[in-house]
Amino acid sequence: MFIGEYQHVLDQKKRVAIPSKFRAKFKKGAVVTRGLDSCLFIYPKNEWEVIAAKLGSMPVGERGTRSFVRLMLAGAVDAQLDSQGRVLIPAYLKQYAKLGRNVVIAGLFNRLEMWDKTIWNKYKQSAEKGQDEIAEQLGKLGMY
Amino acid sequence: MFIGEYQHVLDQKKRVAIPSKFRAKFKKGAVVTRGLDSCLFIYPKNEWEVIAAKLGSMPVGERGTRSFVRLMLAGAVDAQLDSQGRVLIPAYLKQYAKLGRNVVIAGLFNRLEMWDKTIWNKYKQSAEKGQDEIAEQLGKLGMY
DNA sequence: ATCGAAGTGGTGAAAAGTGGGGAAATCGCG
DNA sequence: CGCGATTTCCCCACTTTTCACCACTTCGAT
Repeated sequence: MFIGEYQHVLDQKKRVAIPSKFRAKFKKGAVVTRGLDSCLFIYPKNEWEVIAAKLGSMPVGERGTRSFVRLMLAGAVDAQLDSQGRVLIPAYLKQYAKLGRNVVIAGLFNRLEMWDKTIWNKYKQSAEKGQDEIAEQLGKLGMY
Repeated sequence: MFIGEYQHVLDQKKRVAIPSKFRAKFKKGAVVTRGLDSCLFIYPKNEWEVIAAKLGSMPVGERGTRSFVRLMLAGAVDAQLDSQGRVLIPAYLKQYAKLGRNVVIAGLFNRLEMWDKTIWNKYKQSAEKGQDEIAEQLGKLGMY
């Protein structure tokens, strides 16, 4: 399971290190694709298979669904980790997520998300504002 | 079950000792997450698994839910107790909870909470007075 | 006073993150 | 097609952080 927040760097050659704790899960390869809210999703290969299957079986009738499926599938790229545990981010994905030099990698259960640091901080900040709503959600989970 | 209040220290290397009474419960590891009102929650690994499973199965389609899940999962960290029974607090969580050198660890049923000592005292004080203006009070101090 | 357990501080080895060189592969354009 | 230019990929090297120990101190109980 992926959790946590990691500060990494996207270097001139567009490489980013995957947090070492998680590298084992990517032995069979990774799939990078467009995510929601200007970030990138990174799935382990086998997880991706499941997601892709679900996406493929979604009803194509609805406009919103259709564009969502296109976003995910068409943007997907296979990637291998290099010997240092890094992946290469294609130019169009870098652009999509507006990634600068400093990026944040977040663990989200079955996937990783890659954010530009500045965008991530803003996102987090606005999310933290809704404390009451958070409390409510926590209650539903039986966390207190 | 966790109860009681303990005074500990967050050292330069960002380590905090877990009260020794509780260490047995954390043999399989601990998970530290963002809590409410600038504190951190610390769950035994197995308690966390339950929560994480729920979080992981929440719909990503909804905007509010998405940000909530991101906050909780990305804010969480796996931690192992070192041989002295201490956990390492990542920089971003330290910052989130505004932890200084002196921290308070409080037992709350199925989890521990970690507070900055000063904030904890303020919180308790105003809670005892029955004033529900805690947020405002802390806000004045820039502690929210 | 002594012993043991708990809390705190510090050191050194190992691992993680980052940068860069150069070969191989790919692309673009005449 | 051919050739140069760019990108991708595989190493190697440097720096910083992390982690596993060891050591000291305090405090309470015997």
